[in-house]
Amino acid sequence: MKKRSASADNICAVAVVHFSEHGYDASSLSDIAAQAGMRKASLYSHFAGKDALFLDVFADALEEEQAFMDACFADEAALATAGGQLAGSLYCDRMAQRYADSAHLRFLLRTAYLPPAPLRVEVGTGYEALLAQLQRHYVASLGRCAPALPPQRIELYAQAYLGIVDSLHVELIYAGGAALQQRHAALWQILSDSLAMAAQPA
Amino acid sequence: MKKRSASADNICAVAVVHFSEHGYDASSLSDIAAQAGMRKASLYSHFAGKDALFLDVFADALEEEQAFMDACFADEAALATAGGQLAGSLYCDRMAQRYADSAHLRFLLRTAYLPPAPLRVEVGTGYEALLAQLQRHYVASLGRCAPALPPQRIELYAQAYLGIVDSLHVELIYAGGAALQQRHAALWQILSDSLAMAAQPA
Amino acid sequence: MKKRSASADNICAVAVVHFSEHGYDASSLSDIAAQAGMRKASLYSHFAGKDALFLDVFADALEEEQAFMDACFADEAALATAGGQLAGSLYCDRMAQRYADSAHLRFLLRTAYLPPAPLRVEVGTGYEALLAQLQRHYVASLGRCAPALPPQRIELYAQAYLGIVDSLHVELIYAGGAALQQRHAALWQILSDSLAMAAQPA
Amino acid sequence: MKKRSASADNICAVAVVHFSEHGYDASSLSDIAAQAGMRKASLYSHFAGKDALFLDVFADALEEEQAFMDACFADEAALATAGGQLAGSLYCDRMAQRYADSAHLRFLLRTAYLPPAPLRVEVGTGYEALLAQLQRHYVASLGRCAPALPPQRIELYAQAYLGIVDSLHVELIYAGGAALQQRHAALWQILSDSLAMAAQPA
DNA sequence: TATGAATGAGTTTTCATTCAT
DNA sequence: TATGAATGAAAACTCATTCAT
Repeated sequence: MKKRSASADNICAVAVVHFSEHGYDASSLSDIAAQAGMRKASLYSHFAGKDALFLDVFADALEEEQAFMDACFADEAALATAGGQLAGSLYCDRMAQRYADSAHLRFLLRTAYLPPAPLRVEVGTGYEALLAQLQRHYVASLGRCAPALPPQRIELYAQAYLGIVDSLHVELIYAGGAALQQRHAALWQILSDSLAMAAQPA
Repeated sequence: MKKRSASADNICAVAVVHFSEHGYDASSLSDIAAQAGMRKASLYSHFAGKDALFLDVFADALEEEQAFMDACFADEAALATAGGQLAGSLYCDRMAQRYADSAHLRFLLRTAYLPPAPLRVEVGTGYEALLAQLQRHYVASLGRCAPALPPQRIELYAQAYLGIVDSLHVELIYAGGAALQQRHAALWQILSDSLAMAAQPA
Repeated sequence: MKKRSASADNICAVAVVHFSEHGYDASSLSDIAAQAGMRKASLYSHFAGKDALFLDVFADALEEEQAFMDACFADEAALATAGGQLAGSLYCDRMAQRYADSAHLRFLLRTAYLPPAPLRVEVGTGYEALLAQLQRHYVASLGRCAPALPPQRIELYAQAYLGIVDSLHVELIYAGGAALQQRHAALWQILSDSLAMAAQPA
Repeated sequence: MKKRSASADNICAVAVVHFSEHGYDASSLSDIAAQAGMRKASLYSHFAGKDALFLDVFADALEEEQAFMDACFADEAALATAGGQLAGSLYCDRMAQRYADSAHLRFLLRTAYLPPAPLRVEVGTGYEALLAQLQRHYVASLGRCAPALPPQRIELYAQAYLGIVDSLHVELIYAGGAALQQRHAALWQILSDSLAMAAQPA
């Protein structure tokens, strides 16, 4: 998966921070190179150009955040012996910390919502795959937590869950998570209310 | 409110489209000027610089979208004689069409989530005011639709509503509204489920 | 014909020398700007880019050298009262001096023979028009000097004349005219021998 | 003569095509290396630098085209038993095909007329030697075909012949040989007319 | 012999801004 | 109010060359 040189990895590590903070257009290769401890021209020994670097960073971000997502749902499945847990909750619970820790996540959200025009297609394709994976995870988890739900309702809750995730993302992007707790609690409340209601169709 | 000349208004009308499509960094004053039928230097007869133009456009967008929001909630209040309506639904219902019609809304969402670094403060302040107004509208409407709710719950639903609005915004920004209907339905469903549950504390 | 500003004219005057000495690829806009008394970026107030500047200079060269050519043949026609003159001789006689005097001619020959790859078509089209005009001039002059020649022979001498002109051009380009006199004399001798022979078919 | 390694020969073979098509300035060592199946840096294991490579290719071209020239005149001498042939005709007859076949000839003509500025002297010296050899060949052949010509006239025809050769070269360079036949026929006609006239001084 | 990495100098081009007119 | 001209700064990128491996 990672056949890059140490220098290239270092460049990517620097670049993901730059891109996540300034975006594609406002990031300069000079700055990235300087921060990576080399001259601007040296970048071209490792990447064909700005786009190629950006797409490499994007691929890294997809891989890393997919791994994080997978780990969250794996942990959730493992911890669910007690069973009281709500489907998808662990991923949401860890999101704020993850956002603070991972430049890849910060980069990914910024890039997915407002991709640089020339790379719109590649970015869209990649991010959609991540969302599809999230949806699969949630459906699987929901099937475990609430086995009695009809397929139609499962689909509905999956849509709602993805919507809630996006909503939390926005809070992170916009306010850096200042009011994340409240929004998280509120959305989670209405989701669990609805699930509780669906569980007892009496 | 509008003390600008006709030329300045025209420039703003062109600029809002440019900024909404390319963002601050990738928009060039040359292009804006050309599309406004003048030379780049002439812009400086109307605006102090790129930032000033951007902030003027931003103020326009706030004003326009606040007016739209006010109208939605006014209409909702007027139509609510029957009473079946859920609080804040009209605003959400009209959102997709508004996004298609109003470059100001497209500009506003892009700018609010990922503002140009030097203008982060101004943008944040302005957009938060808009959100606060939205929250007030919703609380008022909810108070009318469900007068029995305790204040704590009202606050919770307000948070959830704002979160839902952001989630729909993301769909519009990200996918242009392709899957907006499903997300809208799903989130609205869990919200109304929760409200229904809260209404009958039996 | 010349709607350019004084600065633009000056830039072209500088550029034609640069291009004629170093060719398209080895000419730098920095150098041209410096020699024109301005900064590099200022060139773009006058020309859309390197190609546009080059094509403007090329158009100038075509115009100037066509005018020179026209003048030569006009003078020849005027001086031909005595009649001893050979068709097209004045243009060839003046060529060496012209090459020394006119950067446009030096530019033109270099460009016509080895145009920059991206502009091959434009250059080819323009230069062919100049050659066609030269051919017309020569045919007209030959018709005056040797009215009895059959059309087939006129065509043949026109081809030979153009070939001789190119041969002299090569001498100018290659050696700067060092051995021009000898070549000129030799080619002119065989041309006049052939014409003399054709004149007396006895 | 050829003390180069197989790799170096391969590089030269690639380079001569590049240089003949794009010229010195617009040829990049990267491209040449890639087309030779190696990396740019590897070229420096074979050549001291771009100039050295260019001069090596130039030496190749001189050698090859001199051999071709020698062969043409040797064949002409061998075939001339009948005697009707005009001096130097075989070389001219074969020129178009040679130009199509030999990248070395295409390279040589381009380089001889417009050499890269830093190598002007070396190129000039080498090419002049080739021309001198051509002149010797022609003089020898002319002495065989027309033994009665006075030395003065021989010199004149030699100049004319070199001039005609250059003129055909220009046609090849400029138009790729499109109208070569006509020019060839025309110049050859006036040359043979003049020779015929000189042969019968009656 | 071959190469990955690095680099200084250079390229064309774009941009926001200023200023005299 | 509008603009042509100019410009400093910066952009992405290319190139020939060097060097350790």
